[in-house]
Amino acid sequence: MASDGVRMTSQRRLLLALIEGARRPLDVRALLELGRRQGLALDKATVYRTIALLKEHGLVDELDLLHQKGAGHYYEPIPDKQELHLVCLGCGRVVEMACPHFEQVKKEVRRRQGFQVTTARMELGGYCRRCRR
Amino acid sequence: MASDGVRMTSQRRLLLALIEGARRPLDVRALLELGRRQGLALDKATVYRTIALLKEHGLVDELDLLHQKGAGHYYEPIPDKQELHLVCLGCGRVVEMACPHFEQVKKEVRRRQGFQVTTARMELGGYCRRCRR
DNA sequence: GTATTTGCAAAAGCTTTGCTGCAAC
DNA sequence: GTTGCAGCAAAGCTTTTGCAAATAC
Repeated sequence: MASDGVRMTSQRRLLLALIEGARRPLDVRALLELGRRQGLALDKATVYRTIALLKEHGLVDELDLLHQKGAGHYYEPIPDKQELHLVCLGCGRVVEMACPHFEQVKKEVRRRQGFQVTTARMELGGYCRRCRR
Repeated sequence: MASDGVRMTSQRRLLLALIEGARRPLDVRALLELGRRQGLALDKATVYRTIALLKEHGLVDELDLLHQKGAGHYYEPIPDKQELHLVCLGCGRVVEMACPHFEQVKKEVRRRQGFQVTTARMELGGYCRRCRR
């Protein structure tokens, strides 16, 4: 996986490991901080360049989580099955969940529009159990 | 609709009309240009402030169309039925389509996570009929 | 007359780019 | 040695903010 035609350096390995090891999608700020905590001095240009590379090679997914917490993006490993991202507009927590019916949706998009889906970003805003009244 | 507790001024009316009248989601740049063409000198600060207001009041939806064409956002009226946005990674065209199974997905999210969906952003990237080989 | 909105300019994110030196092969 | 990578600083975009003037009620 870490070698789908991408030449891996220590920085790239670290960044991919951080993204894959995280419990939640990470933004560039978080990646920089975590990297420094591991003793590796990362530059933001390197982080952006690495993310672009990993995206191109299908190793990470980009989200914006409805911009609940600002204008930036968040990165996570590509999951086995397409996921929904549930962003709680109350507390800001993000929950992930396998997307039911995704395969059927994809099929219908193909059938009705002749459109072949290769990537999907599905973010739902609302209120989690705790934040509902 | 234009008065769900939002005080409407001529600028707000124009912006809402532009968004509602457009065939495709518009970004801030396009709104500024269209507004000026209508003879109304708009400032970008006003556009951003108005969009924020319209979003809060549930009058417009925000998309990023997978950032195919840059870093900005796109705005469209809230549709009657939840839509999918199909972004062609070949030619950049955006097609909208009613989201099949959306109601079931919402129900399952509610059942499995206790999460109540109020807004959704669903953007699929891929290749349209023309761009497929 | 008071409250809200607008325009302008400046500032604040986030992301990209040019370039130089460094590391890998 | 050649090729590609990393660091640094600067620039580019999008978006937000402060404040004074204009507008709405």
